[in-house]
Amino acid sequence: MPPVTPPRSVGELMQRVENIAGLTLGELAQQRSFKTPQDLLKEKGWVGQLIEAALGATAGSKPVPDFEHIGVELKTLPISYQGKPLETTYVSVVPLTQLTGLTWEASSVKKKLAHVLWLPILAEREIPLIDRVIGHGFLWQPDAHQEQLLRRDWEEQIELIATGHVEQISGHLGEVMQIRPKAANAKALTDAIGPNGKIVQTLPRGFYLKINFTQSILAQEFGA
DNA sequence: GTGTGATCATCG
DNA sequence: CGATGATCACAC
Repeated sequence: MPPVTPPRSVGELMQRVENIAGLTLGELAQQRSFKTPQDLLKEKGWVGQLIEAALGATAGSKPVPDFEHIGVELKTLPISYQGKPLETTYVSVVPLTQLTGLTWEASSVKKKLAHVLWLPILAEREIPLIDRVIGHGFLWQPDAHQEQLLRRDWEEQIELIATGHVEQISGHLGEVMQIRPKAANAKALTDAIGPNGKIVQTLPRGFYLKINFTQSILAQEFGA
């Protein structure tokens, strides 16, 4: 199988999405000559990278949409037998400094979630990686209510960080979107605003969509 | 270290 | 057993 070129249109992308629906990860990996690990213990991003390759996403770790030309972001979504998301969904890095004047409208979260291609993968842990089944991907854009929820969580938590309370942030905050560590390990540190406006060192963090939120997106698409 | 792709693993 | 905190690989 030759390398997949970037899709020229949303229609072309969605045609490819339909073409891989129902395939197992093993089948797709074989088509694409992807080396398949036994499990994801040491290659947690493997599924996402395989799907990217199959759909013609712009490779690499650049901070741009996966399908840059058509402005679409790809998110694989591991789901249970019941169709419920099994994991939270990583969105983007949380800015911890230079927050003055930063608005929701200009935020990385709003940009990242503006146009998402969700691709559910039946990924119960008891299912061997190669036997996990690719579902029917679909396009999503947050409606007014969803955006309001996201915006509220973003503003509340960014406000805490901007006022020097980054250490008060935990995964318990946020109704639909939380902040959790996003680092190589606990020794990785980065700058953040401290209690007196001084720069302090803290763990890098990321925004994650909570399971209930992505579950509601699935329900909206496929029916409760 | 930062940002891409995420899931692992432990704790309540 | 679900959710939070921790972690893995790779490019640069």
